Amino acid sequence: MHMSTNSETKSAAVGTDPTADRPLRADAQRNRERIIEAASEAFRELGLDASVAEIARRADVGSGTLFRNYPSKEDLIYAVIEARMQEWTHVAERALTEPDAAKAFEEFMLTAADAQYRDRGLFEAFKEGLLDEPELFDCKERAVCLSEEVLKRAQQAGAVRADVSADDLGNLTAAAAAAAERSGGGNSEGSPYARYMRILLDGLKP
Amino acid sequence: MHMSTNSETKSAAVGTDPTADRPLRADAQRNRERIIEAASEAFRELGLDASVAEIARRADVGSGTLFRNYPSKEDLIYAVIEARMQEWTHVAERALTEPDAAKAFEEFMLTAADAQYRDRGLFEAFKEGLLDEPELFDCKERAVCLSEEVLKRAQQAGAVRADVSADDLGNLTAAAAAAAERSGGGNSEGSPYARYMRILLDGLKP
Amino acid sequence: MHMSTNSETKSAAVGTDPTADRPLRADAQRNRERIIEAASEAFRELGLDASVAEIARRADVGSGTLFRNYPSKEDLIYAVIEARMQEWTHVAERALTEPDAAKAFEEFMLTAADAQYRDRGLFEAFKEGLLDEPELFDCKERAVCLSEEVLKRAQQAGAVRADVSADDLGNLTAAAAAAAERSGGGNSEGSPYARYMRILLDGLKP
Amino acid sequence: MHMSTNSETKSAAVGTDPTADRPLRADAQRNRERIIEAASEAFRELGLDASVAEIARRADVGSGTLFRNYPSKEDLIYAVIEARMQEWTHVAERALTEPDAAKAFEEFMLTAADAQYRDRGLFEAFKEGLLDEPELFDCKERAVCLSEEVLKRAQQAGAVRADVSADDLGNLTAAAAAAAERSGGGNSEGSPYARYMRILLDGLKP
DNA sequence: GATGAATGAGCGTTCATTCAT
DNA sequence: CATGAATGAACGCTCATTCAT
Repeated sequence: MHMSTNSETKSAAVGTDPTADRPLRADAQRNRERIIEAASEAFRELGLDASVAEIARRADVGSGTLFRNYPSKEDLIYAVIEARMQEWTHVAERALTEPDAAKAFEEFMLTAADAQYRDRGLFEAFKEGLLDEPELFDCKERAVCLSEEVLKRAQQAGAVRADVSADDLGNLTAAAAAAAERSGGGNSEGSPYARYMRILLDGLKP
Repeated sequence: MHMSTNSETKSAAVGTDPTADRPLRADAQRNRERIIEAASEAFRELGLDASVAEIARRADVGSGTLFRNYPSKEDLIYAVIEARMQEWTHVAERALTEPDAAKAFEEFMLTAADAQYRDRGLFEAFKEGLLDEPELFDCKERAVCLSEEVLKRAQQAGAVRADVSADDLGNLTAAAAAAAERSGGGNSEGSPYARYMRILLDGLKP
Repeated sequence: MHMSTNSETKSAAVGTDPTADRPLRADAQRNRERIIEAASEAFRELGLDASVAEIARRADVGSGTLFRNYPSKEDLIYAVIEARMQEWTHVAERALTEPDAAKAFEEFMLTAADAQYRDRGLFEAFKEGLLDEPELFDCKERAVCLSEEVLKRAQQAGAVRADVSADDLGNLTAAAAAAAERSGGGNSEGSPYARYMRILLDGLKP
Repeated sequence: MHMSTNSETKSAAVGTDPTADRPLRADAQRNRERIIEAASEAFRELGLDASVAEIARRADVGSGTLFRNYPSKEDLIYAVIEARMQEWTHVAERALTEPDAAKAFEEFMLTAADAQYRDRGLFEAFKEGLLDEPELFDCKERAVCLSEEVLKRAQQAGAVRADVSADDLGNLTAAAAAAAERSGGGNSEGSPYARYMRILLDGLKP
């Protein structure tokens, strides 16, 4: 993301063709993204046991390249989680612009769960306690803080029971997403996933 | 499957053994139980990645013995799940003797979730889709049938929303149990686990 | 050594054929020896960089077997050094039975250097400071203590200069052995090795 | 070999360069020196296992540049040895200007050993038999020839035993240096290094 | 020419599975 | 029948070497 912005800036400044097929540029950054994408996908399909070689294959890079970017498998996992956490943060930020506290909360939950529904890696990470690692403290802190605001607004508006915390929200959405995962029915209206989220949201009302 | 074969063997063997070494059979049976117990415990503590050697050590048998009884790690996992499924079946049977349909449902859910809360191996198995393997079809069928009865009674009594199936119950309890697992606070009154089950049960009301 | 003594004892006691080709017995112990032998040889030829796989190949065992016996390469190296140290200890013990202090010293030095001449692994270990690892403290201690006695006797007899310590003896014999190694001329009379030892022993005189 | 090509280039280039980019040549030359220096240092500290990347970092050049100059790690090692050999050659040349043959020999030995004491890479190279590679034949030849002269003068003066060759001198000084290395006590008066050299020089007397 | 990202073979280590005892 | 030593494929990781920029 950083880098693609960079290259656009660069080529725009020079005035040459920004869309041509010059095969590589600062492809290193592109690789980082490809790797995270591939890892995300592999973790979703195979769990955190997905081998580094498999991830490298999916990202279409050598294992050495993967290592250069993420010196250990743990680092790669952290990077994936961090990416998901930032997604979560953005979702919470958007929710805070919605005036109706109850609606904001519901949309926040649905969107956040959606992200997890699409990436079971994160859920396993929850389970393994990986989110409590110091490496992830910062990005988690931000996500939790914003979630807390969304939650508190909804609680003060009487739309959500008082005995849940922002931490719970992560656990619960992750769980609902994981519960639905096996059914594989997408997240359309009548799908297990939609039903489970309905149950969860109803259960969260006072 | 293995298990049922075993019981047949047992009943057939009553008083008919032509060879002198029947005590070994008792030993073998005891070994099978010890292995399942040890595997259950190891999976709970270490996840499905727990090594076969570790399980053999906990069961105090050689790895060869373990292998003789369960020709592959997968077979062992299936056997553990089967044991849990039977527990589930018993819980459902007991619930069917409770006259109050709503109360029966709630107790069924709490007890079933409790079993899963205490055995994360089963939940991982859920996630891996292991329950859909043909080897487990029979034992799952029985558990699901009985759960269905408990559920339908509660739905007819107007205590549970109509758009959930017996399959969902397994997913949801597993998810709630897993969500609570990390918090580690036991299953006492104010624990995350108790809270999550409350949310789930409330969410399941019509 | 232990084990081969054991099996002899055993088969002798039973009275059956001790030389027959019953293919395996308590072969595990035999493997340990084969591994040490192979490692010793590989380290001599290729240095401590000799790969574990190469050692396993030479010992004609799988890498897993090697690992079972020596859980890490370091452990294997330690085991090799320990074996050499014990050799050293025996040499010193024998030297202490020789009444002529000067002759005892010279024979001790020649025999000890010989052992190192045949195993450059030990010398590299010296260089890497491996002998100072706590795992090897005990076996080194014994060897050094006995060497010290041999040395002191010779010094009191006026056969060796006063400004050398037992530690020095290890360094110097190792160095002489290593110096001669490349020439590959064996340790016969006029070989570089014999010459270097002569120079060393002459240099050690007061 | 590389080196000699270099000096030819240098002298030929004086005042004759037809292209404008001569400064690059100076850079390239500077790079070569920096690389050798860095490699020398890295080998001394980390042994021959020092990674090429580490050497490139110390030399402050890209690994590609390093590779361009020394197409393989082996080439780099050869170049370092060659540099040391030239040092040796200079030491021998200086020794030949000293009228007292015995004193010349002793100083030659002490200075040569000093160079090796400060560069364990060279000693490892000795051990690996690298000096016998054909690539190094020329530079070794020169060093050995000059050493031989120093040695012969001393032998004819009756200061050194007759049964040592110039080859032996390299082996022996390398060994003494290596033997002292672990003790780390510098090369001051009473250090192990000084002691070992004393022993060696005494041992070399007839 | 210089750079450093990419490569992939090879390392030490692990573990499900097999089999001699 | 129980045992645990042996196996070897696969893992995460490293590094000499190559090559697009």
